[in-house]
Amino acid sequence: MAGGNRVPGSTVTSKVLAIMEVFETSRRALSLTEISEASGVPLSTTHRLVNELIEWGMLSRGSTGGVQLGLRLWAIAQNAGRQLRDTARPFVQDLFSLTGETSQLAVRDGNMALYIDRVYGSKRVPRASRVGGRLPLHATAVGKVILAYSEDWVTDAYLSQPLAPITGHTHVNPGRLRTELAQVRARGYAATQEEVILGACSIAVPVFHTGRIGCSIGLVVASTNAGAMLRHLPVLQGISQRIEASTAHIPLETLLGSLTSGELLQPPHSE
Amino acid sequence: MAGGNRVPGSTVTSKVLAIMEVFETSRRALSLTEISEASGVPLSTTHRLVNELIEWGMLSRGSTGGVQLGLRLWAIAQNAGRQLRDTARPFVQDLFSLTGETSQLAVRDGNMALYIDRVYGSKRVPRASRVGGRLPLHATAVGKVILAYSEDWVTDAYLSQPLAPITGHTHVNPGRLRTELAQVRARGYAATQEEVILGACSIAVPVFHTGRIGCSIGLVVASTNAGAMLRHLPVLQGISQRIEASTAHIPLETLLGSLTSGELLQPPHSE
DNA sequence: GGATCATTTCTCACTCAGTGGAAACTGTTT
DNA sequence: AAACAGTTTCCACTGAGTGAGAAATGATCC
Repeated sequence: MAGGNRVPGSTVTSKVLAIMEVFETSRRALSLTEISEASGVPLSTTHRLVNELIEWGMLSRGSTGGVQLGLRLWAIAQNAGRQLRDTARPFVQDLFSLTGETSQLAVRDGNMALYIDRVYGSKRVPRASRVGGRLPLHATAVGKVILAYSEDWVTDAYLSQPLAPITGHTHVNPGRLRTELAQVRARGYAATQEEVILGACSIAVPVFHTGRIGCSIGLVVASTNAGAMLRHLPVLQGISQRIEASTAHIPLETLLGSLTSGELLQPPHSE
Repeated sequence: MAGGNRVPGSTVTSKVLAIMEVFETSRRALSLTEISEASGVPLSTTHRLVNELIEWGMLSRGSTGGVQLGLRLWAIAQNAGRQLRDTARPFVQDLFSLTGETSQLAVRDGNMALYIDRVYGSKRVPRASRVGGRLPLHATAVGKVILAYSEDWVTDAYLSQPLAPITGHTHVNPGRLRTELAQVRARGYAATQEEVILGACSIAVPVFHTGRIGCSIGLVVASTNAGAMLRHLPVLQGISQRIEASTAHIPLETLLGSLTSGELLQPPHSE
C-alpha cells in the first residue's frame, strides 16, 4: 500500500532540481500534474516539494492555480555570472546605441551558444534568441565565431556530431562548415543569413580573454538590411576591444563561474 | 557517535534552498566551510549537497576551489517574470535612448523595491541599485511612487514600521513621508535627492495595470544634473503610457508570477 | 441540482536516503 | 616536519521522505 517503494538512487535534491528544470523550457504556468509528468516525480511528492519551494519563493502560484518560477529565484540567480554581464553591459548598450540594431553577447555552454545579454529597441526584428536561451553553435554568427576560435579539439568534437538544420538555410555540411570557420578566422568575423530564423541575419566578432576566445558579440538585423550589415563591422571590433580591455584584469573563472570549461562540450553524462 | 541526531523540522529541501540563498547576498565565490557556516547546514551535509548541486549546474566550482552560482541556474531563472521584462524592456531601452540617463523599472517585493530591469551606458553615475537587487521603498523614487499609489493598508503598514536612513538625506519621518506621498499623487511623479547614495538623484513615475499600481519606471542622474531632471518628465510619462498599453491585455498574475500580492508586505513569517 | 471528470490535497505505515561527528586526506604556511 | 585550514570519506543510526490510495475541491455539462 503505502511506504517506501522508492527507486534507489533518487535523492530528494534530484527531485527538487528536476522540478525546477521543468521550467527551463516551459513558458507558461504549469499545474501540479504537468510538473509531475514532466519531471518524473510522483504526484504526491511533487505536491509536497512544490509547496515547499513556493514557501521559499523559488516558485509561485498564481491566482488561477498555475505554478511558475518565483521572483526570489530570479533575484538570487542574478548573481550568477554577474561580473561578465555587469562589465560588458554598458558596451553592449553602446553597440546598440551606435548601430541601432539588436546587440547581443553570448558564451559557449557545452555545444550551444548561451545568450548572456541582449539589447534591443522597439524595432521589430524576428527574434530567435533570448537572454538565458541557447542556440546551436553552428547556426548562429556568435556561435560560429566561438567555434572558429576555440581549441581544435572543441571544433573537431563539434563537427563530428550530427548537425541539425533549423531553417532551410542552416549550414550543416561538416566539410563546408570547417572551411567557413577558417574564413571566419581569416576575416575576423562571422555572418549568417537566415540560418536560425527567416527574416533575420547576423554578424559577430570574437572577444578574447587571456589569449583565448572568451565570448562573442554580434548584431541581428532584418534580412532586408543585410547588405548594410558589414558597415557595422568597425564598430563591432571597436566595442570588442573595449570589452577585452575591461575584462583583462578579471580572472576568467570569476567572470562566468567557469562555465566554458572544456568538459562541458558534451552535456554532462549521468555518473 | 554518528547517526541521526538531526534537528526535527529541517527538510532536505530547506537545506538545499538555504545553501542557494547564501549566494543571494555574497558577491564572491565561497568555500564549503563558509557556505556551511552561512547556511547553518553542517559541513559534511553541505559537502554532499553542494556537490550534487554542482553536478546539476546549479552551482559551479572554479579552478581555485571556490563555489559560485552556476549559469544553469541563471538560465532557468531567466524564465521567472519574463513576460513583464520582455514586454517592458524595449520601452525602458527607449527611455534610455531618449534621455541618455540610467533608466530602471521596479516592482514592489514585500516592503522593498525590486529592480527588474536597468539600462545604462558607460557614463559614470554612482549606482546603488542593480538588477535583481532590492532597496527600501521609502528611500527611492521608484519606491515612493509605488508606495504613493498602493492601497491605503499597504502604505499604512509600511509607515508604521521603523524607517531606516541610508544616507543623511534619507527621509525617515513618517508624518512628513505621508505628506510627501500625497504630493507624489498630486504631481504624478516622485523625486529624490541623494537619499540612497551620495551623488545620485532620481525621478520616477507610476505604471498602472488594471487601475492599480503595477510597477514604476524612473531615471537616475548625477546630482550635478539634478536641476535638469524634471525636463525628462514628459518622456517618462509617455513611456509609462506605452508600457501600460502594452501590458494591459496581459493578466497581472502572468506578468510577474503574482509576486506583488498583498500578503508579502511583511516578509513571510516562519510557519 | 447533481452527475462527471480533472486536479489538488491529505493520510499513513514503511523504510532507506539522509545524517553528521569523527577521522582521513590534501595542500599550504611556518 | 609540524601545525594549520579546508576538503573529502566513512559509517551506524533513524526519522524524514515516500507514494499509493482516498478524500476533498472545483470546474463543466446536462
